[in-house]
Amino acid sequence: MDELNKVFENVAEYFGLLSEPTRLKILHCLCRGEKPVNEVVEALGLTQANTSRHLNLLYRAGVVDRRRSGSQVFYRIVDPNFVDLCRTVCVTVASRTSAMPAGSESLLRLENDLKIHR
Amino acid sequence: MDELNKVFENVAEYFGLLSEPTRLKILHCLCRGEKPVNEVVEALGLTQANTSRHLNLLYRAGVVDRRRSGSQVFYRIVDPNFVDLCRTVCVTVASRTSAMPAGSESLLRLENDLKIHR
DNA sequence: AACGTATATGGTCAACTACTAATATTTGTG
DNA sequence: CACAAATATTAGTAGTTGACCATATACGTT
Repeated sequence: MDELNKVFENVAEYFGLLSEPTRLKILHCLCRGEKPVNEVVEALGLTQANTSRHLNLLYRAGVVDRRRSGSQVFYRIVDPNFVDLCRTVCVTVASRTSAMPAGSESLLRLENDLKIHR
Repeated sequence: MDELNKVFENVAEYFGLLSEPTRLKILHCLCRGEKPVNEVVEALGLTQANTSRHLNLLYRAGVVDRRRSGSQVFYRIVDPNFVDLCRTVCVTVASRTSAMPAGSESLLRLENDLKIHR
């Protein structure tokens, strides 16, 4: 029964990957396709070090994959469940913020981005 | 575009609720139906204070609801997306730990529990 | 080899959070 | 009302982590 504990830890760890706004932004940035680190950096206005750390974290967790091309490294989303997860949560969050038309508008945009990459 | 930031924060906050093994255990414990706090406490071997804190957190977030009956308070899962989320992540995690038959066994059990409550 | 660009990493600090112990609040019972 | 049981809350502590700065590594160009 100790294995069930391990399972909960693994699942929690996975959810933890998605529990940071910065990482979600990075993943959203990669939804349309693979991008080199510097593009993510300037697109989101993050520091290079910070972006690299998050991307490495997501890479080691198997959410994204990477390939080297010259001096740059391209990252892309490979986790097949990521899109579903985000859509589900987005809908949930949207339904709670339904009082705010502006918020749900952004959500729909986000959802479309996610669908495109499917 | 600042609203999109808010969206990411909300989504991250939601995922954060599911990024703690203890909370996942509590939610798993509530999958079969509503339970009073003390049952959750002794079923999981947690302290009363800790359990109460987590349950309150989940309540304020709208994941669970509660009703008072006498001196006890019964909690139950109300978030319609919680089951889907957990199943998706469980499958993901299971596919990565597929080398371990014991782990996936526990996962299937967890999955069944989740399905029952649907 | 030397230099510039792109990416990764080490060290440090601040913010956050889960846990525990102690206490408060609510409810039921005598 | 006094007491016990169930739940909630408060304060303090330890562990975790995200961000920043500086630096290291990798690659390409001259």
